[in-house]
Amino acid sequence: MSELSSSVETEGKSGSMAQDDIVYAHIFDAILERRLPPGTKLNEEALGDIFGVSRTIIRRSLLRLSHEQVVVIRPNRGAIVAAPSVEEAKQVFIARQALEAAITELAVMNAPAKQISSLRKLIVLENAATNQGDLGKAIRLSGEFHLQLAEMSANVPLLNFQRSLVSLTSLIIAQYEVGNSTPCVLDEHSRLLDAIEAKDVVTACQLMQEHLEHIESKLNLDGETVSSDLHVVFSNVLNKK
Amino acid sequence: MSELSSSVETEGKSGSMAQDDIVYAHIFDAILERRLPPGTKLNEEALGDIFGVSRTIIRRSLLRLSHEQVVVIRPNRGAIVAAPSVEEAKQVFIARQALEAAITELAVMNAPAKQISSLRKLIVLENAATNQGDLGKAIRLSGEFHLQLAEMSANVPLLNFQRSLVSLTSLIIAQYEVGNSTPCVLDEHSRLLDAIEAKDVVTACQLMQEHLEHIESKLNLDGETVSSDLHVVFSNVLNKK
DNA sequence: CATATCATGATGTTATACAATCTATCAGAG
DNA sequence: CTCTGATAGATTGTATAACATCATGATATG
Repeated sequence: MSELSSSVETEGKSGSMAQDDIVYAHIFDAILERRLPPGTKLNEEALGDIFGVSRTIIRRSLLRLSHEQVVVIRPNRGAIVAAPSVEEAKQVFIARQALEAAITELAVMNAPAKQISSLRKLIVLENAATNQGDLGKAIRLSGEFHLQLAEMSANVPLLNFQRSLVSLTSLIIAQYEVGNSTPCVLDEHSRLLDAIEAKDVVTACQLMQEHLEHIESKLNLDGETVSSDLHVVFSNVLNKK
Repeated sequence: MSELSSSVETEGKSGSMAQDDIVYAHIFDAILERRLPPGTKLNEEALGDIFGVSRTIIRRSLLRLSHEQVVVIRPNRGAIVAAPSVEEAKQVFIARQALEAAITELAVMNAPAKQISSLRKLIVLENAATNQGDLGKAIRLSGEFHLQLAEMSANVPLLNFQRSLVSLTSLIIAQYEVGNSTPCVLDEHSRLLDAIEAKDVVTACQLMQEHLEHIESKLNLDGETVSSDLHVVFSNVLNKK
């Protein structure tokens, strides 16, 4: 992992990260960059050894990840990386359409020059990652873009919700992307930012909507349901008890 | 506490509540019904004694509450019941306007008769509580109404977000209601439900928007900021270091 | 081949210990 | 007498050990 490829070590403006947050961030990043694919079992003791902390810390981190729906804790059976179903994936996109519309509107109202230029730099990094073929990094930076947009909305609850949805979207992309998809159209973020800077609410919202539709359209959410739910697979032989 | 006044013991359809959830629900209810007012310190050992569990369980519950923003955990200083600032309160209402619009739209699309009649029953209970002067119960049931509406949207992420926002709204009402406010206009929920049943999206969304504005208008969010933040109080003598 | 039993491993919870940190009390300086 | 600073007690954060509970896979049995 090179230079800027991980966000784990980049601390917030003033806080010294507790080891708690470090473990959380490492697992989180590993999931979003797909080094831990959906469905992976997360053994508490093994993680404790790896990070040099006790089960106490690991459990707290897993709990936090489960609150964000990035990890699923099955009682008595441990934690696994979430594997959203097609139905859940569609719900996430519906939720994002609603949320991003609100965020875009608020972002246009504020739109401080400082944050806009910060976003422009982010887009450069994103394009670089895409061109280098580092898809994991590109996905994470793309998520970062949407998060910073949410920050521009100056609304803490919306930002928190966005955080959860962006993570879930990354997971969903990891699960449902079709093999050799062309990478994200590079300038969609750029044009969206232009509209926001120009304080053109209508255009911005429309671009955002198309952007999300575009992302969703590249996934395989309609086709063959590789469902591991036996009840669904064998619903044809269902006995009417 | 009589008959239906608490939701703690009402288990979900099939699950037996872990003691974990029981503790969480008890604290949660106590906060929403204002037996634990904003700012109250939540001592881990004391809570452990009360519920007959170890600090482990208490800490998990507090962590979960803090994820929902209902409790604030200050490092090394313990957990307190959240006391949203005026600014945070306004952000919550902005977020709810956006979220409830999306929920209403989806609810109209689905609107199964079963859930609608369930909501009608809830409204009856709510009005009863209001007439009996049990404001805490009324607030909780009103929140329950908005939660069940979110369930009608058949969207898990939106439901989760709604849960957090409804809790926060209850806290905010607890903090900022003016002394002798007339209780909520009783039939707003009822008329909203009518519009949803009639599948009238436009009217439903408008009623929802007015309903939220109505709730917010009854709070004291503009007036005298009883701010305990010394920096704000003494901003006039600010020294330009 | 199918079922039942059991051993192993993982999780859920408690209890205890201790370092780090906060809070409140109190004595002394001004 | 008020304010400041030091000290002692309480609380939180983390680790560790122990054990009950449950899940899973292996083995034995019919």
